[in-house]
Amino acid sequence: MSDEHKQPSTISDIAQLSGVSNRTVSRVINRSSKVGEATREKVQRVIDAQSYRPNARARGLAGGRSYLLGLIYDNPDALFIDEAQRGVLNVCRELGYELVIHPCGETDELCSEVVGSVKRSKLDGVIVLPPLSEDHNLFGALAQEKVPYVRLASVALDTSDRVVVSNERSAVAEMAEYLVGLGHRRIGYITGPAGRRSTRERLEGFSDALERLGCAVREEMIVQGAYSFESGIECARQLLAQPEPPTAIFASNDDMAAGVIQTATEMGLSVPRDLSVAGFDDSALATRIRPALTTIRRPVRAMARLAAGKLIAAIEDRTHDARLGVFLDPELIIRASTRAIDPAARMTEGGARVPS
Amino acid sequence: MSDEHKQPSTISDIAQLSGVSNRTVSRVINRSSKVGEATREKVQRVIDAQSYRPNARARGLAGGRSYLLGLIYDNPDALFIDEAQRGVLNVCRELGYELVIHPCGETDELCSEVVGSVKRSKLDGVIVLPPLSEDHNLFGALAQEKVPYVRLASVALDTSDRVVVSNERSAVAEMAEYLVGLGHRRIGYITGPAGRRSTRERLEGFSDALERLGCAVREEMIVQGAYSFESGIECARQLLAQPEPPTAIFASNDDMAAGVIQTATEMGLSVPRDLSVAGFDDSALATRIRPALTTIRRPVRAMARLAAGKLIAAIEDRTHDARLGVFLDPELIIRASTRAIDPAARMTEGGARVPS
DNA sequence: TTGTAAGCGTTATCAT
DNA sequence: ATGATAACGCTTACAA
Repeated sequence: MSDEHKQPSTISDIAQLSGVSNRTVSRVINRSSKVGEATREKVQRVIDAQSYRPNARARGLAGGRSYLLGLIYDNPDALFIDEAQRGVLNVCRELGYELVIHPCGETDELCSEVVGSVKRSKLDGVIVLPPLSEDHNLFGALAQEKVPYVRLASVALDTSDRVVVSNERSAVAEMAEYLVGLGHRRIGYITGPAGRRSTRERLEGFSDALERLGCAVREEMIVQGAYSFESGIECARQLLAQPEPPTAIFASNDDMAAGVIQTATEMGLSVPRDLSVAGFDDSALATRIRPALTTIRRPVRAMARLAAGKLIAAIEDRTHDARLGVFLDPELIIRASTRAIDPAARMTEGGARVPS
Repeated sequence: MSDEHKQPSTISDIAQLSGVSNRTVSRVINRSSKVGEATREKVQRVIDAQSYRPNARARGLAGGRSYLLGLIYDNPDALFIDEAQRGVLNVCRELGYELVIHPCGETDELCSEVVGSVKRSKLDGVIVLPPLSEDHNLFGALAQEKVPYVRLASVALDTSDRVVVSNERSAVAEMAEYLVGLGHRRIGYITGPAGRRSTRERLEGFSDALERLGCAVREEMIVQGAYSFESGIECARQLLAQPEPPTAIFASNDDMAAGVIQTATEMGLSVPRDLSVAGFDDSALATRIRPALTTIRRPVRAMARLAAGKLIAAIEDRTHDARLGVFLDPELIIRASTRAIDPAARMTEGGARVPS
């Protein structure tokens, strides 16, 4: 008899079925406050019964919006991207938005091109992933063009900054405490490429913590890497060739840490017996090399979810929800590549080991 | 004076400026054949001058299409996904489509849910990635619901199958030839999980080639893995514990190959001196473990590009472009984990080595 | 609180 | 080959 299972029901169908006007159904859909409670419930029931879903195209056309969010990134770390995508999608689905992805590393696109592309695609807003998210030019341009955006980053710039922050400073501080607690005093540090904000945050967080713990931070224990496996190898060589080599090395990402382990092993050092090694990222690599890597994991998916929520709040003009930055703490993950320092080894300055 | 740099020009603006009707501009945009050459050029010039871009929402609403393509996958391999996304996007941008991603591994969604979601989002078509793409139920349901789709897969089912195939059979055959050419005769094989199409394709391709080369394929040289690092470890133990252990092991993905190297090293075997190891995928891991992994790389991005092209052709009803399957050949990548068999070692059955 | 009617920018129908 | 005009499904002044 009834044909309530027809696929493409429209707002008018719902209006007729619930005995109200299109306008009222629209109000219910858009959570307008100006609807009587009784009416709202009645209409909502019909909507549910028909499993009606408003047509995003029509909504976009009429309302001047697209219900499309963009995810912008140049990050080469596929795992990070994947996590971020899934996090954003969770929220998108819930709130009726679609996610459009916008990788832009390879073509070396300029900010203006990114912004232009966003406007052409009529995206309602964008989420920017690191390290691109740390580029002032880009989010400056977005702000200027009034494109709503939220960044994922390692630090907030000011109170007006729309950003979800993973508190990397405190995370690396925790790592420093952990290593010192293990008895390490000569700790090598491999930085990321110069000029990146996260490079600075991680280094400062680490060395500040070291100082607080009463460990002098020696210049020669800090070498600059490039977040690549090869640079990890190179930096490890430098670090381990010193007269007083470190007993532990913290590489500021996992790729470099893998390079360190590789080099140490080649030099005849056993990890973690002779050298503790830790990384940052908890990448796929971390559990697939031996020893498995002690590292730091950012709550990427949770960050992405929060970012999406904030972004949509901003778009829908619930500015109070969107205003401030959000801060999340990364997690220290202890695996097999770090270990308490061997007192015997320590006395021999990292040279030939005396059996304990 | 002139305001030709206004952002939101519409089809009517273009029509006025070029002195034709909206309909004609629409025809030009949509490459309709029924437009005079002179008119077409005139209109096109105005379009270019204004850098006019049709509003996808309006187009979708009027034309019953969304200009949205979906990418569906459950693949946990983030690198594969990333490559596929970039490939599809290349084409999307060129042809005016947006890409919406649809990961669906974790929630264990049923086919019906995937199909439902696609219809709700009004996607014009979808591209399905392996291993989900090998699920008959899914693409059966898509076909039944008339959702245009293209799969990326390891084999084509029949001539009506819309699929872009990486010819894994021939790739693993090449690997077999390579290993045999290196002098290996006892070659271990670690499969993927049972029931997956790619598991079968790779195994059959490999063992068929071995037979062609006159190498008896021994049952005990084939063990079943699960595409995980841990399963690689387990399978390597089995393989290497045999009275006549293999001199080479081909694991049907890189994660497992990494596990094999790990196990071999722990057992005191040197790779590749005592054991050659090869994988499949050319994952991020392949160049970040030592020795670097000999492996097989599928042309994922190219496959994705072709798939997107085929899909759009199907959507736009250029059926002749969309009909047949496309076949691409993966590439054998030789790195440091494989080496010619040591004749001396071979005589000692993999036991203590005689210096050569 | 609720309804009426006019668009939003494009494509589709049917003339011419 | 080209042009007027009515959809497409929804939002939003403006009215009631």
